[in-house]
Amino acid sequence: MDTPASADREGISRIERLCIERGLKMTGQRRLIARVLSESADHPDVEELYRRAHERDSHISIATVYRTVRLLEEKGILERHDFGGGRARYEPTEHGPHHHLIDVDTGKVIEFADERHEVLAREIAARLGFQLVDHRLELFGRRFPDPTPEPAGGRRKPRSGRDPA
Amino acid sequence: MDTPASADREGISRIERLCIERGLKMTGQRRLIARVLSESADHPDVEELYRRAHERDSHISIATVYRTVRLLEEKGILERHDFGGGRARYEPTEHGPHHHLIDVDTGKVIEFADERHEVLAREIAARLGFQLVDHRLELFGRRFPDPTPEPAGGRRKPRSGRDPA
DNA sequence: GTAAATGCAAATTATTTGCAATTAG
DNA sequence: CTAATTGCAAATAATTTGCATTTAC
Repeated sequence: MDTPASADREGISRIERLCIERGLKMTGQRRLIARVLSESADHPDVEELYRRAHERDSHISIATVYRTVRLLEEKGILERHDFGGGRARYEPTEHGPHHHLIDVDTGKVIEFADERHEVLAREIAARLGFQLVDHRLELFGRRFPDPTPEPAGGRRKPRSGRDPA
Repeated sequence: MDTPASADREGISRIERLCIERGLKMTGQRRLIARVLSESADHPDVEELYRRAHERDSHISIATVYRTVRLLEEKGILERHDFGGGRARYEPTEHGPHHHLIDVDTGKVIEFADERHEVLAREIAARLGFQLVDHRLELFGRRFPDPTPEPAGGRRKPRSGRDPA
């Protein structure tokens, strides 16, 4: 785990710097969203980002959050994920190629990288006659040791929206 | 490639048989959806299923298609996938564990299986302290040899809905 | 000053649901 | 006959957008 690296002591956040580098106009709400993102170590969805931003400055609308994450995704600053559950979730692009393991009991997302897998993915694509453009690997797992048969209030399928597989 | 196996000459379809086995009430629309699914070799979304069914019998509503795919998914007869693009896509559960390669130029989905990957996935999960419950691997690729720089009308990002990664 | 960003509410898109009418078993 | 299924239209849920107003550069 590395420090979520909020901001330079109290200066501009990492994401804000990236925005500036790409020539984005920095409004107050943009700066706030950038800061919230920079301080996030998880993979929040838009509602969650809005909640975190809104509690610091109520002068922000959820439409702006939607517009901002989309803009940042287009600029390559954010990555959009769909882990099932019906909402897109975001994380700053920064780590090298990596994948996700979703804890089916808690919904927590763990990142990992595995070079053997990268090689294998390229090889499989090649064997099928394709050049690999991108790929994603998502593992759904349960912590060892396996808890009691019924985890007493375990995760109920988010019956709204799409499911992982 | 195996024959999409529509129906026994003109009898009941493979999916219909599965429905009966699980004790589902077989209405005309259910039977029709089952047949359409049995004849599909691709991964259609609900709208597409509705289109295929509706052109054979207009006495069917899209709500019924939604209800039916959900039911069949719950019964383990269908699998739901999200390949990005905002709509869930379905395929009959029948093949063993397999994954998908999406042709980024055509949207076509190719299935494959790779035992080395299955082993690796389990191993990665174990290393992280998890027992693998499920996983998905999706490759996005472009056919060899790489076509002209701009594939002349190549795939435009389905800007509505969620994206693969 | 000017093009871009914002807020708000209305519009879209995919999917679900209430309810009265129909139908399989 | 009776509970399950269907159609239709209205309801949700997530996300986008039109437009008048504000604001960064």
